[in-house]
Amino acid sequence: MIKVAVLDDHNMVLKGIESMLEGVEDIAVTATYTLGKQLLGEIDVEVPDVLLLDINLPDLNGIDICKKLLKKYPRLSILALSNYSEAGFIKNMLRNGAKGYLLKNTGKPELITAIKTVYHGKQYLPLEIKDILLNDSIGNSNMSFIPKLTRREKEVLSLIVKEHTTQEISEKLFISPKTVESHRNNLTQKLGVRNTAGLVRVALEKGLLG
Amino acid sequence: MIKVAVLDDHNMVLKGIESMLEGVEDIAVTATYTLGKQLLGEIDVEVPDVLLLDINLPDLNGIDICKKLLKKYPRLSILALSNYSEAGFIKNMLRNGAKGYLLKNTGKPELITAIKTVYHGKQYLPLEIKDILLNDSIGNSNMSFIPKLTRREKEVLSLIVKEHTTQEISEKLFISPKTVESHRNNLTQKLGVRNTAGLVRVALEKGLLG
DNA sequence: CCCAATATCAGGGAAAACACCTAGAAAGAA
DNA sequence: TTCTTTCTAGGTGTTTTCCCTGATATTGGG
Repeated sequence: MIKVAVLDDHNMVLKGIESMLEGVEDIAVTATYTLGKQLLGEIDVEVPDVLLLDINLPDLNGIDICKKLLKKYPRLSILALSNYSEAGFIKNMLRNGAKGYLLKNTGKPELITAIKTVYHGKQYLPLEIKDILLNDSIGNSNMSFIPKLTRREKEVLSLIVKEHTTQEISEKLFISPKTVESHRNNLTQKLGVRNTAGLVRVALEKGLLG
Repeated sequence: MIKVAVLDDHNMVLKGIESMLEGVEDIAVTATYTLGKQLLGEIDVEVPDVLLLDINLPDLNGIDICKKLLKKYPRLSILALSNYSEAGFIKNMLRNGAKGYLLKNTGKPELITAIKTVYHGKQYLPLEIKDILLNDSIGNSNMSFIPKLTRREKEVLSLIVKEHTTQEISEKLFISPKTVESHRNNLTQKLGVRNTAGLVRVALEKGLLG
């Protein structure tokens, strides 16, 4: 019996996955979480074999969760869940130990196949994802350097991509707007862009967020 | 005490809601309106915490009211009221900032729960609504409506993604900066975003450019 | 031809972002 | 501990975006 846990901030998605896996042989959903912190706090109760991990979370960064979990539970197989189909994004997750990457429109048969595949230690990527990665490596044979961002910078960048203003970000992170501005300036410097539009584009293209 | 205002063109509905909320602890109906314009003109008198907003109005569009109000009062929690149970409709309301969506056959307990929930900043959706959205996302999921943009809008959007300012775009296209602004406004309307960051994100996510 | 959608342009004001600058506190690594 | 990086934050001013109102061509389809 494969023990599967799911983390997704949309209850709808949780329910959807649960119902898809209900009654499936050899698979049991043992836990669901809607917040990253909740997962980190409760996963010790019963460590699953496979974790379906949504990347776009309100509280924590999906990639960081991925890293943290694998350090503690090296045998855990993580399947990334996302709507994003940008190559940089996918690569980043795989670089950080995810065994597979599923788009959220995945159907029941593929979901089951993916879980069983990664449970046996192999990598599972849908054909569409493989195509995306393939086309990406054809177009950009140069490994466009990935700038190193600090934890805080990633947080700020993530909120910018989610359309929050400097003011709003400062309130969310409990820091001064001026500090957020500093981070913005550093980000535009590091990423070599001119404005907010550039920040968002590079963040999505290079997969700098979780 | 949660201040609640109601906008609905059917007086019966207004009365019904008022009576359901009468005597309820922590909740007070501070105003009722039967027309959208009436609400926009009078809401400044006493801004409520929660607004029950009927979508099918004779004079104005519910979605536009929603956007307009949230721009002016970001802390206002809006609960959409409707008989309409179409997924696209519901999504559109939620995309435009509504905290919840109630069908008009909602009973007293659920109404109270919904008001208190959205008052605390959380989202409230009845089970039926969740089912509708779930079934919709199983069928369509990722493909969530691709807005149709005009040729010019795509040109402008493309240049925005490339980090050009309004001024620069106007020079490239040989048109006035004011025209570019118009296109920007139309784009943010059509794509349901708040700012440049949102334009870039949606453009990349939905692949709206060549 | 008529109508709807599209594209064009303006003014004025508010909000947000950007560009410089400086600089101390906190946290981590050597 | 010392050194470095990161995080924090302020000042001052400019540029850009955003918002609201309006208007006038142009275009394409019915």
